[in-house]
This record gives sequence, C-alpha cells and structure tokens, in this order.
Amino acid sequence: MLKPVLPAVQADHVPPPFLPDEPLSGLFASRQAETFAPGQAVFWQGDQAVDILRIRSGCLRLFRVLPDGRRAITGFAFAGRVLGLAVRGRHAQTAEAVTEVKLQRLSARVFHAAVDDSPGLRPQVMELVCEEAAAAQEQSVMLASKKAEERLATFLVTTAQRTGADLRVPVEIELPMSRLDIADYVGLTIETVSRLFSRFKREGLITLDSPRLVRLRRLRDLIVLAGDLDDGDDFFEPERRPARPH
Amino acid sequence: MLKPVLPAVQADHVPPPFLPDEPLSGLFASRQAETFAPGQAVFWQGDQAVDILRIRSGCLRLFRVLPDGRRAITGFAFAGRVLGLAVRGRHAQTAEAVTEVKLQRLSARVFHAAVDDSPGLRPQVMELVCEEAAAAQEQSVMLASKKAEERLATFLVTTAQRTGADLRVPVEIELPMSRLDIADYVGLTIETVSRLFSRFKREGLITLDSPRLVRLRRLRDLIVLAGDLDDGDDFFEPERRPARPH
DNA sequence: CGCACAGTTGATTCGGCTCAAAGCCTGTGG
DNA sequence: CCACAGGCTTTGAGCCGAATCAACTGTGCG
Repeated sequence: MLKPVLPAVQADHVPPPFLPDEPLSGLFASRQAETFAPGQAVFWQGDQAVDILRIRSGCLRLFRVLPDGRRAITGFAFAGRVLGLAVRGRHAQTAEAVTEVKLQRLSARVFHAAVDDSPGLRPQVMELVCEEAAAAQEQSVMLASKKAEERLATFLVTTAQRTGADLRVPVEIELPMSRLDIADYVGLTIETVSRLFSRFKREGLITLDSPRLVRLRRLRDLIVLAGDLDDGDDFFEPERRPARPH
Repeated sequence: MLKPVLPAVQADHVPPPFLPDEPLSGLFASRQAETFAPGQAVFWQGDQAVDILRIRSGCLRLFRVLPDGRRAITGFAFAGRVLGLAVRGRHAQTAEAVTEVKLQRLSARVFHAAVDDSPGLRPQVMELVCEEAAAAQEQSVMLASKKAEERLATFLVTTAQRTGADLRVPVEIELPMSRLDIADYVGLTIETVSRLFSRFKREGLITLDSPRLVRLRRLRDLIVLAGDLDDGDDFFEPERRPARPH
C-alpha cells in the first residue's frame, strides 16, 4: 500500500510540467492542455462521464455532496493522475481545482478503444483502477476506526509519501488545500484539524512555517501515531528507497 | 450507484446454489467447491494472493486489523461475488466465513490469462473492479460524514437492496452477521448499534422478530434517514424494478 | 441444570462538534 | 506606504453524541 508507488517523480531535475514514465502518457501525448482556475469545477457529480482526464499540473479535490449539503472529499488528485477510469456512466463525484490546474482530455470511447486492443496498456489501466480501489478502502479503514489525531497523522504521512521525498529526514510539505478541505477529507471539522495542527506543533512533531507549509520533524513518531501504514518499519530501509546520487 | 446492479438474483425459483447469469461463471464452471465453517479464514491479510475465488453460497466478512487490534470490516461478500480481482501481490485484508461458505478457486495466473485473451470477459472483470472501487468510496463518504443513526439506516437499506427483493413493501432481511460485525462495518460500537436497532424498532421503522431477522417497515423513511442514496426517489419507479409476474 | 455467549439496557465519561471571538495574512485602494 | 476589508486560521467555552464501563437478559448447548 505504502510502498513506493510513483515511479521517478522525485528525480531532482524534473519540473512539474514534464513527468516522464507516467502511466498512459503515450495516449495523451499530442493532446493540448486546458487550464482551470482555483475553485473551478472540472466535472460535476451526476455529469455524464465522456472523457478521460490526465492532470499535468496542480491539485484537484474529488468530493461528493450529501443532500443536506455536507461534503465528503474522497481524495485529492495531483499531476500524473488519470481520472475517469473507474467511472461507468455518470460521475459519482465532483472534481474541483484547488490550485490552478492544467489537464488533458481524451474521449472515453477513444481511450477505451485504444486500450482495449493494446495488450500493453490494459494492465496499466487495470493497475490504476486497482490503486483507486485500494486507496478508497484505505480511507474507509481510517474513517471507520481511527481517532482524530491518528487521522491527521495519517494524512500528513501519506501526503509526504506522495511527494516522493526522502523520508529519513525532516520533510517539508506544501499543502495546497485549505483546512476545510483537509477536514472534509479526514472526516473532522476545521476547528479540530486546526487544534491538532497546533498540538502536533506544540509537541514538536511538526513545525508550521505558515499554515500551509508543514515540516515533519519526527516523522517516525507520526507514522506510529498514524497507527496503520504497515507500521512503517520498512519505510526507512535503504534498499526500498535508494539514496539519490547528487 | 444504487440502481439495480445484481442481475436476476430476485428470480423466485432460483435456489442459492445455482445463480445463473453470474459474472464470470463460465470460468469457474468445472471447479469444485470448498467449504468453510463459520469463523474460518479463507485468506489472511498479508498472504500472497494466488487465487481468484468465487462464492457459491454463504457470507464472508472482509476486514483489516490495525496494529492495536481494532478491526475494520470493509465489506461483506455473498454468493456470486468474485474475490481477488483487485488484489496485486498480497491481500490487504482477511476474509473470514460468517456463515458456512462454499466457494470455488481458480489460479490467478490462469484466470488472468483466460480473461486477457477474451475480449468478452475483459469488460466484465473491469466492471467488477470498478464496482469494488465504487463501493469502497461509498463507504468512505458514509464514514466521513454520517452520524450513527444514518449509518445504520444506510446499512439496512443497502442490505435490503442486495437481496433484490421488492422494495415497495415491508422487506424482511436475514442478517447473517453479528452486531459486532455490523458495528465494525459502520464504524460504531456494539452498544450503539444495539441501541439504534432498539430505537428504530420503538419508532416503528423496523421490527425485530429475532436479533438477526429484521423487517423493514417504512423503508422510505429509512432511505431518507440514510441521507445519501440518490435520495431514493427512483427506488420505487416501476420501470426500474419491474413487478414480477407470479 | 447451568454455563457461555450474544444482545440489550443503563450510568457515566470524554472526544470532537458547535458556537463565538480573536488573530493573521493577502490583496486592494486611498 | 499605510489602512482596511475579507477570507482563512487559530483559540476558547460549553455541549452533545457516541464510547466506555457495567449489569442484566435472554437463548442455545453441554
């Protein structure tokens, strides 16, 4: 689950707009990018899903709204993520830009046709869908059984994970999303999330250079706090995340 | 999401051991069934996933255990369900028989080889994996934003759904799982679940002929209570769930 | 008959929510 | 350059819903 999943994103010299070795990048090669401003929706819950999308840069939030207005964020999507693979018919969620987002679009019909007669692509698509399923289950487990502090710790650790940074030293992560987004993601309120940030800071687990810029000191303790996460012992194994030549 | 998903399970004359039109039934046609006693594990979290399984009868619980022993049930699996499709490498969860379970087994290697060169089977497998992903997300949304009573209502309604019964009249559902199972599934404690059953009964939403035999009176109110669920207006549309000839 | 276990019910506690009020940055216009 | 507005974020006080702890009640089984 938490093993290195993203391929080579941590390579020092690669700027955001060009991630090599991304899954399915070939299919999108010649497609031109659209831009979405922060807060703008890419698609809405209930929309007919006609396209497969690939994020070039930026961050999206994926969420569902209950009839009474409560919002549950099911995930955040970053550069390289392909959306719409597991969608049959209508979108079950809304996708909204958190930061400015650039993405490419491909007709689902064309996409699936192309994938269907490429034995090389098929397992890649399957792999991505499986990852989505696994992530959703992970989230369920967290929400069903973890307490507030464990949820935030989990969020911080997995977010750090995603950046592909070297996890053996204090990691600095930039959170593009607001406290409200985080709250709706981990199933808490803004206030509780904020209080937890403060507490983690007070206890020396993190530092907050600004509300959106977190440095994880004592990552190991955070991992333990997070509870699950394969208990993180193999997080620091040299052979799993080889030292980068510099 | 909640539209009729299972094909023809509600046909009156079909006894549990022989569900026709089941997805992928062809592949398992000649495989002989194994039996698991209640409480027995079919596979363990962490096991190498070598087989694809298909449930012929009975009910399984799928769950993960956190290091400190808390258990989160991610779902229950019933006859017709195929397990192991979305698993890469090791199982992320344990599967345990709730009732006596009979299932068939097929080597994952063989299975995927067969699927891979059958253009007819591929979309079926994809469909199932997508359903798994969707179910997990549904669960996440519920756990992230619903209160206790809404969770139990959701559980009851979706369970009723699954049976494929006519939902316009009081549905009687047999719950194979214990209160503890339900609690671990909806992210509550046994006591809270029990209290809610009592309350629903007191309020006339359900009757409890025995702890495991629930009759849903006022299903509509339960659906509203459940909150989400497309708000259930199209639950009762005649054309969606045609009246059965008798 | 009595033990074991599942489920229910009650009393109490406590974590996280709600409501309310300050801080704090960012951008905007004077 | 500073003042101010507005949206985030933080912090505080009090409350409430669900967890916890603890009987008690079936019900099936040796």
